[in-house]
Amino acid sequence: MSRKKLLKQDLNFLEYPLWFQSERLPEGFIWKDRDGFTYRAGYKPPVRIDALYLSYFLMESQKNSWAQHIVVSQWGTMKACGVSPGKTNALRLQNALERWINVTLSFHGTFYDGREYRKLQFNVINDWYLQKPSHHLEIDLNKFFLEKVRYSNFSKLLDLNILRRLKLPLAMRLYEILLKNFMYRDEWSIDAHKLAGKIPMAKVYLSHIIERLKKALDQINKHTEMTVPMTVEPYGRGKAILHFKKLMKDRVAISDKQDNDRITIVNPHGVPVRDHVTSDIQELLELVPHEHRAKVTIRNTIEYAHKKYGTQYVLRNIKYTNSHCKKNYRAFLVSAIENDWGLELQEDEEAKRKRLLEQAKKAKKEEQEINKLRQVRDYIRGLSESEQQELMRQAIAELGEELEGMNEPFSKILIRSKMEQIALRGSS
DNA sequence: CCTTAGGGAGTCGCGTCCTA
DNA sequence: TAGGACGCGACTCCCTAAGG
Repeated sequence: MSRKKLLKQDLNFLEYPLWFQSERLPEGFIWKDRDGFTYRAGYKPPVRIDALYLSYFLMESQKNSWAQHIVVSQWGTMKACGVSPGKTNALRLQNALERWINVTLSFHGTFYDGREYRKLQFNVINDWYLQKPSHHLEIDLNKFFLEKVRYSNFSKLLDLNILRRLKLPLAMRLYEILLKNFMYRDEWSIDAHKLAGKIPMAKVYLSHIIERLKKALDQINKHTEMTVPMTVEPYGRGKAILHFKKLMKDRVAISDKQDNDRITIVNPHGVPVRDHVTSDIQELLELVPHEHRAKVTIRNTIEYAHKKYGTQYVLRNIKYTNSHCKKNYRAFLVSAIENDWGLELQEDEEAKRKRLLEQAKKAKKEEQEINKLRQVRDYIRGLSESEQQELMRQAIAELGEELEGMNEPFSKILIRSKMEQIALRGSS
């Protein structure tokens, strides 16, 4: 049994697909789903293998504290995704990057962390290149794409080793959909044609849909942690409701609690840590002041809120309570959670972080400019007498009328600065 | 309108052998 | 160990035609 290769993925990206079944969809393919979500593939649409590669890249990023820039070997990537290394497949891997760089996602409305956007558009990866001597791939993942996953309260830890075993594209796609729909329940029903649209699979008749789904379920039952029997309930010619049930491998129905054990855990920085809900709650409890931590009522409040709202939500409200509550910690915490007072605090913190980041950027830019100026002055100083004379003539010529009627000290400064401008122009 | 069956195009899976 | 070249058979997905 190989070790788990876990990655956090946003469940919205499982329900609404990032990749498609068919290689033969047209280039420039557009997919619209929820209100405000548009998917555009500018090149060939990504398929199963591309989705696996992207999962691997996401995993690598998450392993490196959600790094935007990752370096991977082609050989390692192919191995991790169950592809046998070789030239053809290496080219296919590069083709996968070409596909992802051409995928654009558009949203409007709420994105992550409850922030509202009128319009938000981004790619999955920004750029990539193949290093010459090492044959390593360097990939720059998109910041928004990463953050969407990183700060998601509605997410799951996926195991790349399970995904790669689902060789049937439909099996992998169906597994994604089932994961999402089995998040808080172990029975799920849907109209067959509706499911076909969700996948999406080419518009087909009921018999086609059932036939393919059965094959896909066979693989899911064989290779994943769950067993999913499907019953077909016809309600008219060519129409049926499909009922799915989630069983563990020993065929015992899973209770909600066990199911929730598989909810993604994120630490305060949004990094997945352990795939066990109790450890998550433990981490939240550790944020509670010492004197309240042992109280059963506090623990119950946090457990309930965690189940209902997710880790990030509870986390920010504990932080808020810690900094604002003066007496009756539990009552304050309950109100904070009910009204999500912590959201404001989080937004403030984010604004502060952003401000600091901008200040740092500005300072860096100023420093760079000063450095450049210093270099230019050194350069001018290093010129021969005649070259300096020539530069000065050029500066005076360019200044022209500006110098007329100006006293000497000022004109000297003006000429010197013009000379520096000219030298700078020449160097860049 | 729907099911069943068969075929084409393209992709995948995997083995074998080679190189540095 | 990391990677490359090549080839063949199996498989998937989609399309279409025949038949109910």
